[in-house]
Amino acid sequence: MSKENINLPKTAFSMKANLQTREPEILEYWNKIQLYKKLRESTKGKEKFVLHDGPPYANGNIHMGTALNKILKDIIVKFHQMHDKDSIYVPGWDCHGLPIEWKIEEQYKKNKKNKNEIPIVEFRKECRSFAEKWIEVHKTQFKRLGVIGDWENYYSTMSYGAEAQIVRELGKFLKEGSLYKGFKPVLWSTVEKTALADAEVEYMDHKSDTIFAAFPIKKTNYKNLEKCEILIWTTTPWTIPANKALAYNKNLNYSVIQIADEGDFKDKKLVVAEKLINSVIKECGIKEFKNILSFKGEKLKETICLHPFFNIGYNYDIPMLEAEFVTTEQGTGIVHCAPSHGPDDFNLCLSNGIKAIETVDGDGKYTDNVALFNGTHIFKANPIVIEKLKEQKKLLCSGELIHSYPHSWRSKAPLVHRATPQWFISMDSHDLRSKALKAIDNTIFYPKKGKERLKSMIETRPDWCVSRQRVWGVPLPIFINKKTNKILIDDEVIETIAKIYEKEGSDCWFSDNPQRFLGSKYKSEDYEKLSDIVEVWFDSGSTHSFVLEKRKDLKWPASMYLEGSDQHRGWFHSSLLESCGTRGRAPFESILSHGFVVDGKGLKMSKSLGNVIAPEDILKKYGADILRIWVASADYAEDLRIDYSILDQHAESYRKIRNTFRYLLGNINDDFKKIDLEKVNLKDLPELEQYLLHKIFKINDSFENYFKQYDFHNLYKELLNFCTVDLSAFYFDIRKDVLYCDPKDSKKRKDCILVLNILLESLIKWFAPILSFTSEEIYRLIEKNGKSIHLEKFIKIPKKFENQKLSENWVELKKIRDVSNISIETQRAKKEIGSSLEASLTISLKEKLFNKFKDTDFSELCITSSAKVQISVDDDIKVESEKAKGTKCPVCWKIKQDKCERHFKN
RNA sequence: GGGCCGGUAGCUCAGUUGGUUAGAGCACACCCUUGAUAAGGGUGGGGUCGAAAGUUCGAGUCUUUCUCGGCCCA
Repeated sequence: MSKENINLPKTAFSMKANLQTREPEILEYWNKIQLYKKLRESTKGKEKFVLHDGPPYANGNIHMGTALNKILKDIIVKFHQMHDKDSIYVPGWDCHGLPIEWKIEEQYKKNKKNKNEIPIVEFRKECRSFAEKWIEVHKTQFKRLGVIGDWENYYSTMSYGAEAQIVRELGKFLKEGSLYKGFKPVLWSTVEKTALADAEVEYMDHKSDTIFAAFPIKKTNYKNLEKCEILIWTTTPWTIPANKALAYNKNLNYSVIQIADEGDFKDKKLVVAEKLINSVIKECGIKEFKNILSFKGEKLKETICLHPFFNIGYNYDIPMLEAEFVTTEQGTGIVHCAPSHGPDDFNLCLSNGIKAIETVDGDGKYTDNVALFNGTHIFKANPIVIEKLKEQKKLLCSGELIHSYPHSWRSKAPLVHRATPQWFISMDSHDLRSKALKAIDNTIFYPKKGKERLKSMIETRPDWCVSRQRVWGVPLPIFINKKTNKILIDDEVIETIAKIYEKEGSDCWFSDNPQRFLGSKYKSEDYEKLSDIVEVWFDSGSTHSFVLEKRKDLKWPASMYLEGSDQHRGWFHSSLLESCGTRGRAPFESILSHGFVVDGKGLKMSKSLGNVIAPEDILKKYGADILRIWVASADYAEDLRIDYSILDQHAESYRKIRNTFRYLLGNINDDFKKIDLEKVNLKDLPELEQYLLHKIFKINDSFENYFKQYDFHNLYKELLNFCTVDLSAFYFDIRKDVLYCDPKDSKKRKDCILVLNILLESLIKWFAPILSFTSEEIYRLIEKNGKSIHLEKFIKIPKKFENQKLSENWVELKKIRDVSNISIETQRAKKEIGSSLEASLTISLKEKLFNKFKDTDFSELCITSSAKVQISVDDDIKVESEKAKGTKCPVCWKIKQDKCERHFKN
């Protein structure tokens, strides 16, 4: 008897995946059949699922974070598509903003061009083509990951349509009155007369004047502090005229010290943090003092002070405010606050209702808002301030300090924080905050903890500053009446601007006659045209309006926004605010946020640590499907670890899955027959087959539940375990005998083939959203009409497949099988037997079990040559194995005393 | 420095409202097989649950502190 007489598996599906070369071929196939277009046609009119793409910045190659994000999106989009939804994915890009401006400036520097000599419009054109270039690069890289979407009709924040719509959105805030002009400190160079971005700042040593100055207490809830003075320390004496508040820390301990030295401060009582008394005494050379009181910082609550210059025109209240940023590292433990000259000061004052005003002009001179000092340059003001403090007997001492200080990277001049006119969207004037909080409550979050995170940010955030003094962005469409200083609010003007942008983009704002935008109603000479641009978060926060609302194939609000957890502060946040401000609700029904990609030890990837892995490296070494497994198998609610050992592990799992498919395909000889599940006559099948169908039903059930919760790592684990435990090590192993050694027309073999066909269809569909390439590779082999697997729907498993009672029987049978295996293993260790087919079993079962399974063929179940079942008195299950006696059948390899009745009947 | 989140076998993950010797798959070791063969099967060894203290009859599961890591803010 030779191998020709048995049915060995045969398939064109190779064991070696070779994904690196196979995947690009599949991409070509998708391209050829216009898969995305076909998908849309296939579910036209069905309920829509719209995952609205958060636009990545069009700059630089993609990294693991972007790859994770896109793959996760793609998996979800594909799941919904196979769940018979019209699941639409339109990718987009964020294009405006500083990083691109920077790249262009860098190029200028290389070519020795001066940015200031280049017309704005030309500069912006270069920014635009830079972004266009990177969009193309990203597109190719994202497609290579297997991401299916409307790549031809992507959206971008710099498209003319987007720029026009952003203007309309701003118009809504303008009209409502929540967009207002305010002042906010930015790092400013008085030499270049311009604001600088963080990245343009260099820190260098700088010599500053320092002063200890006293603020008399005017009103206090703590009697002991009456007639005391608050001592502050600062390295910028010139900001004293702009002082509006003092900050303390309620958790610190403070003291009142009384000076005994002769001079302006003799017998004065000063409030200082307890820990800093010694350093103050030392620095000011105080010889004699008494520590007369110690108290908790919280006693300073609601204290009101006087300005040191209260006698010379500064007669306003200086409230003391509680702030955590106050420390005892340096100074006095009380910080002087000038909201126009420091971000901390600004935020603290703003949240206490004290707004910043313009105290210093662009040249560095005090404005008319500052009494006594108007017209004086701030860099010349320190000696004058010190002099005045002395005059008012409020200067304890002064000195100098060399410390690290921000400077302009170009002129090397020291910078200052200066309150500049900016445009804000109010959080409270039109209830934006409460609208947003309500919208969060009506949103589903995956994972749930995202809700609190976003909520706490919205609860505490200050007004939204939407203006930037830059050029690569959408210009703020604002005109100000020169005479009345009022903002021009007119829908017609906004619409005129939008219409123009729709045709030619927003460059013309900088080059054309303003009259063009004003129309005939207003005269351009009466108005000042703003040259600020809109901050990019407003751009991306508006995507819902120019993508979801404008495109007929989409819907508003989106079904889902899906981004990294940093976007609670970013895109989730800005989209929520923009939409709540203009439409009163969130632009999304649900938010899914994922963690960050970190290395195998949980550390963030960085060049200096050398632990960076690029998607490109993974594609080269493993292929996209392995990367997709990595995404599916990780718990995205936490940070996601990746290194080569983790990828190796997933590559191993992939091989297991691949070989599962190979076994299925081999035994049906690549001749897949779609089974009508409703017509399957369960009772006609062997119990093992019935049990497998029950398993398929159960897996499918939990598959659906996991999918609905977007719980992919448990879903994937379930599928993988099914392949290894239930199929490879159990069903496949047992049924090899029937498949190989029974005649092709035997009923038992046919029943098995039936189940294999059902298994193949179930598995390929379950895996398709994750293993997009491999499932397609298989489908091209078995689907005769050339239809893509991604056009298919999930399989519906009939309820009748469920058989709980039978399943419980199999739990017990598997137990018996386990005990048998242990018994066989003992014999194997003794070198009595090798293959399990060399064993003969004697299985003893307690009466109840015996009665249940006395007719079960345990030799089939345990893959042995024979097995007899008997009643046991003591043990529940006991198995003894010995070497089977007889000769080996050359066909089925079972050892029989007589001739194998299956293969040698005569 | 502050806010939030997290730390269960080498790896990826399960561990219901606190309750019997903490689970799975992979990896590993040993063995078998050579008719899924750069495959397949069997058996087995690995955690005391980041650390400490506390609440409790009883804690991976509750509280506090510490530590390590991540995101955001300063």
